[in-house]
Amino acid sequence: MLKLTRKLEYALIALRHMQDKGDTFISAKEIADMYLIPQELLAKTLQQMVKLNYIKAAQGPHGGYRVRKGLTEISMTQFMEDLEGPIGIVDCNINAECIQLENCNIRLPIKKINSNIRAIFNEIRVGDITS
Amino acid sequence: MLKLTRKLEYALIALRHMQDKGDTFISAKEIADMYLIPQELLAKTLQQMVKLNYIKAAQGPHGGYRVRKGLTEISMTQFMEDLEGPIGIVDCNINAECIQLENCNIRLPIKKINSNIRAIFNEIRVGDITS
DNA sequence: TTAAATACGACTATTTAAGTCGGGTATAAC
DNA sequence: GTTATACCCGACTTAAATAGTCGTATTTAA
Repeated sequence: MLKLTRKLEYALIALRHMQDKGDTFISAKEIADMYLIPQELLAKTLQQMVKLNYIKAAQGPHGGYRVRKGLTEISMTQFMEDLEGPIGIVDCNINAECIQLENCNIRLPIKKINSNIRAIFNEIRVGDITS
Repeated sequence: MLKLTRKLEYALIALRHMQDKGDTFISAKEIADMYLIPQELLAKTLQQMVKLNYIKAAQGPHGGYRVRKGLTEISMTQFMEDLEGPIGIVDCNINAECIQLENCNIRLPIKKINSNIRAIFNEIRVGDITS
């Protein structure tokens, strides 16, 4: 209940590691080995972040990834939702297709809690975790 | 990601319904029918809450459940953890058995976020949702 | 040309959550 | 005391989401 995904954890670990290394390109393998993360899985996550323009990739030997400037300013809400889709502690906050809906007697208070949680992640920037 | 379980939703819906009905005993069936919740699943959840002394059960015809006084004062953290176990956005906040552990470079900031989330639920009482 | 790396989609496995079933007990009403 | 209604409880099954793997292609430095 209320868990972050591993993908997100791996992404943050990788970002922090890359950030520590400055401008040099770091391979997925290096990170996977260091933090005991399944390499293929990490690689896919890094590729996703390339598409999101969070990081830059370089192919070929001595290739790898490095963090783009500005990433650290992005809110965790955006980061998480870019990687994993919308945050919602219950489904009706996301897709509104709930058989209870009309009858639901806890909808409003739950909605409020949901926005409290979003607020937490809005106030945290990726850089707060990775640097 | 970051979802509440259905069990918790069902529990809260049921509690609110029972609270609306005051001191009379309400059957699992009545609630299940009204909110389109699988009856067996709801029943199990209600039974769990009986054991936790959150509600009182009465057997036999016209039996059912009613809310115990004082439940509304309990924090959502306690309520959720009683029903579903410890809140932890990552596993190492719960069982500490993580192969990364020593190397993990994001442990502290994640831990902080976790306590922020707990804080939200600490400040909410069950009664804030069910009444 | 080779080796090291990313790119990408399909696939499989694992875990967790969700839901079902069967048999038991209590009790009110008749 | 029989019946019907409802709680009690554990075992089981199913479904969904997450996690991880594999194969093949492409890029590029040495």
